[in-house]
Amino acid sequence: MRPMAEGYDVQAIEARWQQYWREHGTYEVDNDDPRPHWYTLCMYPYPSGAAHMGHVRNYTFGDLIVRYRTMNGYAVLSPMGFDSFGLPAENAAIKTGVHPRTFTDERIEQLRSSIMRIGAVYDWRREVTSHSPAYIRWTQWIFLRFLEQGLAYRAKAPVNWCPGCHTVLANEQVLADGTCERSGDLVEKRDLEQWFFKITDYAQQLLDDIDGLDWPERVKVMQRNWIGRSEGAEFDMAITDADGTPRADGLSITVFTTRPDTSFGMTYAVMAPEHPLATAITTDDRRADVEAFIAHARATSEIDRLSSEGSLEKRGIFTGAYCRNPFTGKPVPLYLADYVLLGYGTGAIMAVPAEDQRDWDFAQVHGLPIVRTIQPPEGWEGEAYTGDGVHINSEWLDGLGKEEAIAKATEWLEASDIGERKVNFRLRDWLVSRQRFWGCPIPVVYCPDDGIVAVPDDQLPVMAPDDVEFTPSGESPLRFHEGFLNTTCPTCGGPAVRETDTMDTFVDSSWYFLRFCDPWNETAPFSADAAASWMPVDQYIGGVEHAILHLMYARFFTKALSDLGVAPVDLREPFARLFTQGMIRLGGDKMSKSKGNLVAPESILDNEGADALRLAHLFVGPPQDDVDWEGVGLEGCARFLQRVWRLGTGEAGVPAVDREPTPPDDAMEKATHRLIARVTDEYERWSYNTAVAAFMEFGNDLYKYVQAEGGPRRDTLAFAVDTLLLVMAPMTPHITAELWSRRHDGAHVHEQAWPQADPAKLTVDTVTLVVQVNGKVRDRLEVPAGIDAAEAERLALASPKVQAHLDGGEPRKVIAKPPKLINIVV
RNA sequence: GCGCGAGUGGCGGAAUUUGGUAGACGCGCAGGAUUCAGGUUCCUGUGUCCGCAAGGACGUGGGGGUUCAAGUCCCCCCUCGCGCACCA
Repeated sequence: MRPMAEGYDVQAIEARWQQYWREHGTYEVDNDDPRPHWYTLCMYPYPSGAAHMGHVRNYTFGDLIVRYRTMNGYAVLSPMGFDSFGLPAENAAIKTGVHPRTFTDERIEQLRSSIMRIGAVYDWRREVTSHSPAYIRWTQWIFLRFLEQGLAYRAKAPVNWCPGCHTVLANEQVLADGTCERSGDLVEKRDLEQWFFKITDYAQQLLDDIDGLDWPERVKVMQRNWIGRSEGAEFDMAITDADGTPRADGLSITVFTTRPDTSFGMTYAVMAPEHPLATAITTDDRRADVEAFIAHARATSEIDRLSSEGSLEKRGIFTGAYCRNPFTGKPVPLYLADYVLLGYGTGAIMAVPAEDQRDWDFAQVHGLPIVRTIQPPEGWEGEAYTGDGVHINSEWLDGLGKEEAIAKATEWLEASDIGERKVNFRLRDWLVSRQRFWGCPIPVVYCPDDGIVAVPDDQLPVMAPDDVEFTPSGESPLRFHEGFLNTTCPTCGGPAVRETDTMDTFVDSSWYFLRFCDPWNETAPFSADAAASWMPVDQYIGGVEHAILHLMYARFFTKALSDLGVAPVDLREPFARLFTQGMIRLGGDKMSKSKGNLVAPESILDNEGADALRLAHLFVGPPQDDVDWEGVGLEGCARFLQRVWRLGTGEAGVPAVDREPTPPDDAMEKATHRLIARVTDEYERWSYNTAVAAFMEFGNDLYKYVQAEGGPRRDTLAFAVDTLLLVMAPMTPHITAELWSRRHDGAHVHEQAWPQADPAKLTVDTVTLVVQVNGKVRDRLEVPAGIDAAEAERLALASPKVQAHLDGGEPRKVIAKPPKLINIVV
């Protein structure tokens, strides 16, 4: 497309200003900058090559804030980096033999240059990449501090093993249907020694501190649900035989319940099939069946477990054992069933079919008794009743309501030394081991004599070797690299073997925002002072897909590093304000590589240019909503910029003249002040789509003004055009920089102060009085803004249109809200 | 099933903060001017229905209600999207 406005050479202008911002370090900022500090951050991207529309949208918002805050007098920290470890680079290496570093570095360059092409500005001096030796060094250093504090530990655990990726997955990386989120393979359970971070130590704090965050409510809800706090009680039950005689082996099980008040209604108990005591408690006559059941459960994937609703009897089995209900003193049968999960609570439950629907269903199928302990309301036709009500069949709890009974039952358990009050969290410890090459190596060695030994700080970073071969087996080449594997024990000097696991890439992204504050530091990951001068991030921007994992882990790291004295003591949260942008769709479908419906920003950048692309993203809809690229008004945005160009260069309309202000000049001036007030408000509210509408509206008014007979007044026009350029500068930086520079002897628009509206100029002289009869609009009158109710009523009643509707009658009532509205009730 | 969000012209959306002109702005479409022509640019029109017009009726997913006045508040229902989903 050729430039349609004289001299508006989009490509040349955009390239020129991007170069200018880089060469002048316009958006580089030092930690001791005297202006008030503001930290804006877009989630650092995984380098997947040239930017896609999601990136463009994200960085358009971020860049706009950087420029807007800067014009408002802040020192704005706006860094950029790359989340450069991860599986795709390794998979590519297996396929093509290219080293993951080469592959990754190439893609970083592609992404960096396309980010620059959209005109987004950063303090590139501070760039952080996860795979750089300096970053690896400090990630490992943090790991070792966690290890010292017991926040990192090694444990054997049933882990999610993806046969396709040959690696262990975090629970979060397994989809609800039991498949791997990346390869789609069915995930298996395997017991392996793994590294964990003890995020559960912070469960309560992570939950409590959500309240103080200025985050989208739905993200806060998702985090609360993920932590999943529930209050209840835990108690022991002795294993017995059918008549309640304790067994010779003295075994007992512990159950967790949120409803200890319903204990008198316990008619059986259930353990998870994988429960460690499952075989021990099973009686000999049931052993063969039970072991077959356990084997089947272990071999069955989550997906099958979840989809086996129809065959409930196959999902549980009687063990032959009983356990004594401490409340009644009577034995109840003990089952194994896959609806009880080993990973939650104690992996065993008391079953109360009358007050729990799952227990009800199971009891029905297995012919187990049901005893109500809460009187359901009158006319109750449902099955299990989980609401409040009066306790029955519960001896000393009879007559009490739910809450009272829970309290009394819990007190009794504690007083009798049978159980205790217990808070359970759904949140699990974070499994950070990955059996991959392209990640941050875990800096420990295994010594036959000294066990697990930390690599000393002065030997960091532990770097993976370059001379490795990637095999299609998918296994980490580190496991076969003798030079890497064999080392000496830092404690005894004897031979030792290195850990070959690397860390989950979420570890890297859990502290990069802190490194940005002090990226040159060679004695610490960052100084507490540097972090204190910027943190917490004032505005964090990213996709809602990170609502749980990344944001939870980053919060955990911040708290842990604060407790370790690495981060400032009072820094308890990393991101004060979070904005999550919507997804980009195309014709209703999610726009994604896998759907093959990507619209590449490239061709738009080559034609309409970055300013038009940015403007289109901002105009298409509210930032937090999903947007459909089909509805994007790219044409209209490009057209509007052409109009702005003509206004800015004086091509539009008739030549300006010098004169005393006329009423149209005054109106234009007032409209300019209103523009400032409106757009400022809309920037603060993230209402960018309406801000763009305001520009366009103003542009239309301005066009009419310059084309009017007699021409525009020079000063009025200059003020109007300059103001438009200023308020557009954060959104469309290139065209506004170019025009400002031409109009003001090379001055830079982004170094101007944000314009202020004069309150005196925001008033209007006349307003439209809407005249309604019985609530329906019948006339509109131009009236003085200061009109009173009596005068408004007089004018309204004088209106011929109103008279026609009154039909000679008298109004019964007149509601006057001068100067905007009057309603005549007949 | 539970939780959150949303339903407004042919389309994206505005007005939802304070109940007070529904449809800003843009796309698309139609007509006109400029042009050899296409493109560009400029102007005008554009919710639906009746009407030559003036004007009128209807209209914010559906139904009810409050009010002088409801897209906005209250009750019931429907649809779509997202998240969680055997958590005891």
